[in-house]
Amino acid sequence: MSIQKLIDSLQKHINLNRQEQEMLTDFLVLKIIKKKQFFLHEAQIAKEVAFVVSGCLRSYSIDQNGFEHILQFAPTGWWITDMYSFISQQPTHLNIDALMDTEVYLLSRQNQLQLFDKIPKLERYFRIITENSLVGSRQRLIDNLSLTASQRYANFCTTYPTLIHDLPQKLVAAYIGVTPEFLSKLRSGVAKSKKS
Amino acid sequence: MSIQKLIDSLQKHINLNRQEQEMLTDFLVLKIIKKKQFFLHEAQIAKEVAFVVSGCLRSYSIDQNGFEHILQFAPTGWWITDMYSFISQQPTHLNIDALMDTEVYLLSRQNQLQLFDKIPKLERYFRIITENSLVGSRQRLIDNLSLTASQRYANFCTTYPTLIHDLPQKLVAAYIGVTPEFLSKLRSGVAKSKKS
DNA sequence: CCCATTTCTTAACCTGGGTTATTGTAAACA
DNA sequence: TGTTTACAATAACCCAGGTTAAGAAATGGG
Repeated sequence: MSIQKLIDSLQKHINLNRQEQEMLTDFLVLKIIKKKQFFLHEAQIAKEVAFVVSGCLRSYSIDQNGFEHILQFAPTGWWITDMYSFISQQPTHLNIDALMDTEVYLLSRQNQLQLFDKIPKLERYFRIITENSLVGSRQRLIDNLSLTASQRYANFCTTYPTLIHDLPQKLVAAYIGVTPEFLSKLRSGVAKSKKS
Repeated sequence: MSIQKLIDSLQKHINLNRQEQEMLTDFLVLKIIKKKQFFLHEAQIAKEVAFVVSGCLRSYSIDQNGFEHILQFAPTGWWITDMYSFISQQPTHLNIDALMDTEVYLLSRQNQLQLFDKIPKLERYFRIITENSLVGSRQRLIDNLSLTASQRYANFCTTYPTLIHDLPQKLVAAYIGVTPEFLSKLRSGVAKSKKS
């Protein structure tokens, strides 16, 4: 069953007995998001956080010139939402959509907070997950401030060796923070590599 | 007493009784970090997280060209550490030092984890604090990807109206991600403002 | 299987912000 | 009180990466 993927993720950090697992399951909703459909759209409120069982989601913002900036890819085993909107229940400025048909478990903020009271170990799990996300987000900031585009591209290739193959280049460009044209230039080796 | 600043911060999110407050206090160490002294230095391990009672700390990384990039300012009421090193107990790549004489409470990771078991409400507090940090970090990433230097400077002025006055410009530059020379150009209005 | 749409590449040109250098100014400290 | 050290301003020049445009290649949906 697909719930096993989620249980596996939990067991990496905490131990739930059968009963607790079942209680958790009661608070989740399984949903299919088809390719190009939105899980969350600008100005909506992020009522839920999603755990990806299969497929892949991405979150991105659109700037005032219409350019997309990808914040996160969420392949199998990842959680995704707009944390700002999720915790404040204010309208989001982000979009989250599916890069391919994707199966997710949805957990509403309400249910999450209830679960934290009923099963404190789950609060621990999310505390740990959030700590890890913060580390990732900070590191990405550092990379954007410190590295050249070609270094960021090299990073991406080693960090997401899977994604790099079955992802259109324009999405890679929107993640590392360059135009598709410039990424193309980088890949063709025209741009001097600055000792990568 | 200076511990009151910390208690105030806690009470915004959780309720601790007298006994719990005292237990917490037993796990904290009060320390003074004098101006320009380090709380954390590259290659050390972040054994503790610091709560700033008075003064101001800053965390920054140094890139391969020797440029400093400031990740966070921590004035009164803020927590600061390198989360990566703190949770993994691996050597940090960051530096954290004092911009002025600063008084902090230190909480070691060991003590923190023990407190989480003894007072689950504290795990809740840090879960919330970490969620908020993640929101801030993500927003800063978006700003760096979407905004021009002059827009980021304007943002900084409205977000940290206090800091902007008593902070040398070179530190502001190292935060918004430009050279001090260019920030100077921005401030003198020479650079076209791109309707910001 | 074909046509429409999206994605990728290339190339000429442009610009936001960096680099280097100089000069002025203001704290810190002896 | 002078002097050393750090900070800020300005200016001339430079370059990583963006912009525009146009054709080639891949994709996909009917």
